[in-house]
Amino acid sequence: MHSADDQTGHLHILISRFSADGMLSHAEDNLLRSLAKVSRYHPPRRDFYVAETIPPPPRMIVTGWAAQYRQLANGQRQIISLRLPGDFILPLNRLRLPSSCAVAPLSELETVDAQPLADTLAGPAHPALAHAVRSMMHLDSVLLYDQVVRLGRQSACGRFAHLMLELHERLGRVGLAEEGSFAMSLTQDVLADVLGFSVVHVNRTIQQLRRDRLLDVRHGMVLLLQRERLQELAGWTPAAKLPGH
Amino acid sequence: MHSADDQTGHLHILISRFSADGMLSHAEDNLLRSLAKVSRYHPPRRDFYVAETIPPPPRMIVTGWAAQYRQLANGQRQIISLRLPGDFILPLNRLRLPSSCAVAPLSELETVDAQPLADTLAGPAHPALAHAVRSMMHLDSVLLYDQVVRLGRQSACGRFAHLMLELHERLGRVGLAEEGSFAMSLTQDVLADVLGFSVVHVNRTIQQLRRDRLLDVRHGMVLLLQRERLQELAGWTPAAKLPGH
DNA sequence: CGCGGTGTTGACAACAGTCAATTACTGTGG
DNA sequence: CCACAGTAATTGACTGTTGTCAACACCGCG
Repeated sequence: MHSADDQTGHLHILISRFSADGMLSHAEDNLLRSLAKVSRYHPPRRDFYVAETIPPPPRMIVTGWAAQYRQLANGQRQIISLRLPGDFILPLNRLRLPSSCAVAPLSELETVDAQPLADTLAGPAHPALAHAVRSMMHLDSVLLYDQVVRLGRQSACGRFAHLMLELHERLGRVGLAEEGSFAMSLTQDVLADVLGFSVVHVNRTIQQLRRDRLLDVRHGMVLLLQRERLQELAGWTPAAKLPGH
Repeated sequence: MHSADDQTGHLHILISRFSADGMLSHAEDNLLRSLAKVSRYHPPRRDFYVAETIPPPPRMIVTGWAAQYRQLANGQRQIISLRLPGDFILPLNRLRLPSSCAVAPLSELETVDAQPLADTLAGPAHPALAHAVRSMMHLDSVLLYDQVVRLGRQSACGRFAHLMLELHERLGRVGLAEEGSFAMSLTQDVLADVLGFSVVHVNRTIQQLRRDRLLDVRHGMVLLLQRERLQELAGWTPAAKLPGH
């Protein structure tokens, strides 16, 4: 689990996420490498609403998926955001404030301590890293806006397509997606809690998209069959095309 | 519009928002007072999706309501978050990143320049203000989580009730709500875009809550008639009771 | 008085949740 | 290799919720 291969895999995720905006100094590069050493493992859980969640200090995922979610009194649950390799989990500010949502692994999960990255925000020592961290936090809030729009204003197929396009882009950013496909091992149960559907309706939505030959989900793989039509259906705008870029 | 009364009103909002967590130093108090001077005015707009929006530099509302929203290709729109007096509008980070949503006034609006407040985050000069700003940013993201949960997992009445309880609490924090009521001058059109409903369904939902004598909306006033039952219906947790506090 | 914006209502169609049963997939032990 | 159990995916029938369309009521204002 902690072989040399894994270590370089971890580094790949970290580097790809942090050097996107510009060059890192030697010191910053070293900081990233030192992080990769302290990776950790979290076992998967089904019915994660009763499972133990990931403990408080901020971490970054290097392998596996997690979910930031809220548990409702009536037993339902809503996933606020899916966390993928290269994403932070738990807020980076050092405030002891109610986060008001929990984080749980959706698969085997490996994380590294992100506190050193959070600390770059405070001082001037690592400007490029600090900038990257800030821009990742910003991207996170934009993803939340997308989630609100999906839940509030999109049709079932549009919602699903939009989520798949988002995951494809996010995974692609860290080298975990092919041209028109990516690996996704979420149960329809979990997808329902992301999209605000019932399990049955998730299934029906997938059938629909399958019939229309727009995308397919099988064997833990998502195939985006007709990118153009999917984007149109979902009202999708690639992050690179957002105003301001 | 810029009388002495307005100035003290502005100060009241600012002080109530920033001194909640602790005492401000003399210098910090002065910084707030200097802000109150540069207030500004934005005219209201209906059909705000085509109206001009508030320009880039970060500001804080001292009077009136605004909406942070996304305009969809098919003409629909989704309000991500309602911005009330004491709230920031536009992100505080100095990054030139795509915000991917616009902000428009929902009423007459007065704002002050929030750049000096954003700048407290960078240096150690105003620790109490910086802490207050950070905690406000954190609160904003928690409100976004609430919005996601509302849209994803709550019934029509629950959604509406939850939003009203949230607005009551947020307005109360800056002294703009009574014991069981507050002033709200949103059209059902706007409420629909917040809640992800059609206008007609917003109306039906209000009728329902009215029939059940849980709350009433009339003459620009929201009356929370039965706090307990509303909270139960909405699965509402007051911010003070969130885990971590 | 007419007008535009807003709130309200009813009829209908489309969408989505629930329940219950069936099928497919996976890993385990014999 | 098969049987088995447990999980996940799928389907149909039914019900309840929500959107759409269209009409009407109400109000403030010129």
